[in-house]
Amino acid sequence: MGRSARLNKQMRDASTRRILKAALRHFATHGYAGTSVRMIARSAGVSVGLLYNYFPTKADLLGALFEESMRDVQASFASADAAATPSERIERLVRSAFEILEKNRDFWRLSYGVRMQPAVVTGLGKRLEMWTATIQSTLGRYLREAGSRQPELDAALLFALIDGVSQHYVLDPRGYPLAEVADRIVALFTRYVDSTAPDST
Amino acid sequence: MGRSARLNKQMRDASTRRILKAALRHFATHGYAGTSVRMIARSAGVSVGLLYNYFPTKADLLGALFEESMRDVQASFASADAAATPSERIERLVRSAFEILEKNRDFWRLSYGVRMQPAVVTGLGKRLEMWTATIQSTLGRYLREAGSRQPELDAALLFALIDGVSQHYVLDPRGYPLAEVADRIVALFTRYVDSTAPDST
Amino acid sequence: MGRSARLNKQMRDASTRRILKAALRHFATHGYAGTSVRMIARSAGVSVGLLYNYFPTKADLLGALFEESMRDVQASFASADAAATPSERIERLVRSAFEILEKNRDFWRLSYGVRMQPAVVTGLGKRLEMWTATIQSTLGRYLREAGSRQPELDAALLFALIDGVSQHYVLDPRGYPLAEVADRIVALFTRYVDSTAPDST
Amino acid sequence: MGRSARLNKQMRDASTRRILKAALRHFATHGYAGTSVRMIARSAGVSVGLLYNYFPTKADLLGALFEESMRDVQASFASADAAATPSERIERLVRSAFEILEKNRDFWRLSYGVRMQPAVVTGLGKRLEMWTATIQSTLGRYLREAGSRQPELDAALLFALIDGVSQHYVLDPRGYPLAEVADRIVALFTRYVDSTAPDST
DNA sequence: CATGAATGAGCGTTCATTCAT
DNA sequence: TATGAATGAACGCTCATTCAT
Repeated sequence: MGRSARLNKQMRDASTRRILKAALRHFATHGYAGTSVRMIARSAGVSVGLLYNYFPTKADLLGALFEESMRDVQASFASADAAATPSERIERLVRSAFEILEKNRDFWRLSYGVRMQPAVVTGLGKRLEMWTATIQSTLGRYLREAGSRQPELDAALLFALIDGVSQHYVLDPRGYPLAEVADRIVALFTRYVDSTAPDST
Repeated sequence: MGRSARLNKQMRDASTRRILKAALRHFATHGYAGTSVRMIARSAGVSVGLLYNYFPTKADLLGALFEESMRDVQASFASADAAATPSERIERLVRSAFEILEKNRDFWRLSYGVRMQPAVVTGLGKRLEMWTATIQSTLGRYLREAGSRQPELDAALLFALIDGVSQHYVLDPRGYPLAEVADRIVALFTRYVDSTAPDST
Repeated sequence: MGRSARLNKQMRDASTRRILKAALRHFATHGYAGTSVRMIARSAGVSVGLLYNYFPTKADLLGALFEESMRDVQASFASADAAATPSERIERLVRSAFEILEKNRDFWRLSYGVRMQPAVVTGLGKRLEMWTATIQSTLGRYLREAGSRQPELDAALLFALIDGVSQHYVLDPRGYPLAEVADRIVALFTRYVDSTAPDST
Repeated sequence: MGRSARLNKQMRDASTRRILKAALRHFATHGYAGTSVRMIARSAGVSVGLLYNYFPTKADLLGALFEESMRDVQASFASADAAATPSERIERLVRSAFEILEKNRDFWRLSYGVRMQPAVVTGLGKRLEMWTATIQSTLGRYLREAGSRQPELDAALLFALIDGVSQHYVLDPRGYPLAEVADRIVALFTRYVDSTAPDST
């Protein structure tokens, strides 16, 4: 009857994990196009053939990595949504964005490196577009609830700010004042309620 | 310089321009890795051999494109520097950033697509780092002069904001409210003097 | 033979049959080289490992299919041999050739597709050569008995005719007048008896 | 201005010829699927890259070989068409079929090896089908003109006979009595004129 | 200055086969 | 007996780069 189903699953999972880990590391370091499937397989300590047993194409590797991380982001959103006040929702969102970023720097480096390359993003494309649209509209809703007079515009700004900071951080994390920046952003975008000048200290 | 020498130079310049134009178009559309030197040569209407006479490697093409655009940015900085008040310097800088962006969308698309890939950026790397460092410190100086109490932090924020907006715009320019965003950014970062709430309309 | 041994044999036979059936279908449809062992195993509902238990190499699958069909042909020959007159022997041979063809189109499609590729036919080669030699000499004998003045030459012609018709039929059976063709061939090659030499110069 | 156009053409033609020659040899010997592009390039004494300069895909190599040989066949047909009497037309056709066969055994071996593999023949397919249809209908016309009472059926027979003989010859030319077979076929299919119906029932 | 024929390492992918369980 | 995870050589093809002319 072959190996036990449990053992098979264990072997499969172990290999899959190592492959994904190696793929992420290389994609983040050398970019998607600059990484060969051979490099990934060698780093993961498996044969090319086995890699292709689990991921039918190189693009599927990328897809799996995105799938994984989108779950993280979705969880953050859900948690932010549960907060009591509008301001808190915004704060949680911003803070968790940077937490996710720090926790998974390699993935975000990869993500930002790949986003501009339409050929690579094909297939990923639809999901990515929906993703950013969701983020933008959620931000808009939170900001309107928090008293913003131009929630759409503010959402665009906030989103761009988070994205820009994330990229700068990911490009060269050494010495980047991520915590202070986060505080400042939170302050800037949660002060609508008490009509205080948001950028004054 | 004899007549034929001058003619030669003219031809060389014309070819160079055509090559760079074709390179930019393809790099922006298909990415750096996704563009072959052959494609560029054909689009430019020259032979591969000639292209290699002018640009010894594919990376040199990329380098030349960056060189060109850095000159643009430097010019903007110089012009901003000439403004009368600190606030005006900031305003000019922000506005010219977005002007440059609109004028040369292809380049910025390419730039953001390539920035995360160290292998590609090798050689470019040093210059790019210096570039961003200069921008950051100039922004810091302006902001300090404009009354910011945390000019370094504000510079990081402003830089990230400009970069983030630029990328979102370049990813999908249709319907992006670039002008309003610019106004808002200018307002946000030039209000230190009169202590007015920066996000009120 | 104990009960479980018999059961084992039954299972083995059932698997073997399913594997061969699947192999034939795929070989005929996609060609020998275009069919992977995996595809066959999946179609047969067995694991690759089990398939390799029964057929040590891919070529052995092909070999087994040929073996099977050679038995068919041999049976036809034996039956033809039992006929009363030379003409009847020839008629039976021709008719059964086309019966076998219609009954097992997939196999003959495969056979004609593979015949010209020595690398594929290695190992098969010797047996195939002997096979055709036997057919040719049997045909020759029948024709001599039936009164042909050049039995070897006529055998070559008859063999070529059967083979050519078979291939044309198998290439595109729709609308091929197989029955009429058979009648005509029989007529052509059984008229020696009445000593009218329709084909003599 | 680069090499002279003439020299370039010479180089290109020389390489192309060597590549096609090597391709034909290998395809005929090991089959289409069994031949790797590397093998062809090595045999031709060129690099893989150069081969792909001239033949964008492996299938194009096959296509070029077919193109070449179809021209031969078409020429034969034209020449047969010019004959004075129906019988002569048939005779010329049959004889030239076998002449072409002897002159280019490798190609015909390849052709028969490939005909049954739909995947390979894709693209070739349409042309091949038209080709055989043309042959069949031309044969039919000739036979009707020559007095056949069932020209379509006779055409099918004659075509199958030529094809069958060709394949047997090509499979193992040593000792195959091609000349005698040709004579016999000509005799069989040109006797309609004297209104002795040798094949009528 | 200008051409394009020529190179060959490397890419993503497939697949017959092996073997621990 | 039966499984499917694992291997790695080979495939078709691409492409940055060189060089004789």
